[in-house]
Amino acid sequence: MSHTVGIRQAQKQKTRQALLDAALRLLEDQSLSSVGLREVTRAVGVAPTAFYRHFTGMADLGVALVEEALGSLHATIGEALTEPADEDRIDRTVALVAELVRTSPAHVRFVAREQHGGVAAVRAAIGEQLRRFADEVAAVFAAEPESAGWSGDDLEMLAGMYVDHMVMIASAFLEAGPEGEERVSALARRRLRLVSLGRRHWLD
Amino acid sequence: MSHTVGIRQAQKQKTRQALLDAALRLLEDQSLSSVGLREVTRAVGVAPTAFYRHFTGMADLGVALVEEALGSLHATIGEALTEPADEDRIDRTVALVAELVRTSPAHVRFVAREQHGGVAAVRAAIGEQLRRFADEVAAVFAAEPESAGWSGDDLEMLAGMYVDHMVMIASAFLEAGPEGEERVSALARRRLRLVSLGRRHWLD
DNA sequence: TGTACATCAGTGAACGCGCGTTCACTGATGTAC
DNA sequence: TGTACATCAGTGAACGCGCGTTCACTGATGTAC
Repeated sequence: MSHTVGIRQAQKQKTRQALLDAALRLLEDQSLSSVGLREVTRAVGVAPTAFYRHFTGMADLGVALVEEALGSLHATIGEALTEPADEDRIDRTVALVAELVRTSPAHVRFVAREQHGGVAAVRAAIGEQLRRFADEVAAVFAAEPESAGWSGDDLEMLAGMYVDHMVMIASAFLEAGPEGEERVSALARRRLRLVSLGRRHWLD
Repeated sequence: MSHTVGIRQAQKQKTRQALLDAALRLLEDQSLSSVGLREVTRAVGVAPTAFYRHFTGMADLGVALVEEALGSLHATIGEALTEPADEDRIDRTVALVAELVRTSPAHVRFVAREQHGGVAAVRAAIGEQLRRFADEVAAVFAAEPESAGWSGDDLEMLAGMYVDHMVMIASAFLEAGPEGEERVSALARRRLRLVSLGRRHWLD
């Protein structure tokens, strides 16, 4: 048999993922600080002590969930913003958020809930990811002709507004549920259009 | 002696307020779902069972805290928006939020944290208060000449943006601490200016 | 290929602890006469 | 004003329970020769 890079390692990875998945499910209607380590291991079907082979505690698992929820999103966002800044881009952006919420509601809920939640390490991890998003959005905006004459500070401000709105919109999609999706989409598009208008006249 | 409206009732009210105050302090670095009833009574110095004379449980206390944090704010907001919609009003609005955070940081933190927190009843209570704020802001906007030709939906959208931004700004003040106050104020003013610009050109 | 030893993911018993809730109670306050 | 009874905010003991963490362990996987 060839060097399979470790049956042991593969099994460990599988258990770790099972813990993350179980925790995420429990987090749908509780906050991180009230989900217990034993609750998670029970849901997976391993002994409580097995938890410590993977995480130092629930806060540590929470930070791993932040990476899982937001880590892979940088590429997606970059793509969405390559289009020129017009009505189509607004529609595509809102549609992208809607799809993200449809695909990974639990991840989105987790981020929305813990962004201001009771676990400092997780708050910090989310804050850092959102700051990275804002930087990336600012970089895209900076390259656009509409941004001629804009200061770096103003671009950051605009990018920050976009990111904050994305989070709020995602959270609104969650609250509204499937039947409210079109209503939230329409509202979100109008909000982005208003910001877009403000951008166009910023230097007037 | 005259009819003092009840020594008993006054004492009960005092204990109830002590429970609310103690809970609010504990909530500065925990979320509601992880603060225990015994923790609160211990902080106040009463027996755990006394808690039930005032609240059915921590969720109930949480709802009372929402009322305490946001209930008295409707008047304040109404006043702030009576000025004409210009640069001064933006400055005054931001200053008002800054002052609120300076005066009642714990209340603000509680609302920011539990707005998407793990306790459904509290989330609902906060959502309802914020919706009321949005309605009030929309009513003020509707009366302004700048809103001529605006649909009710668009006014709601604009009012919603204002309210959501106020919450975000309040949360940013909290994160930034006293030394970051001026930086957050400046950012908040620019954000509101951008929205204001968008409003002015909405019907172009 | 076979053997002997090392590693380490997951086990299971045990611990002390604080939790929410119940219950019958106490004694100060309130009320009726 | 005084007395007798009712109310009810707060008490304190007791309960069963699940928690996080420790520890020595087991046995499959990995490695050296």
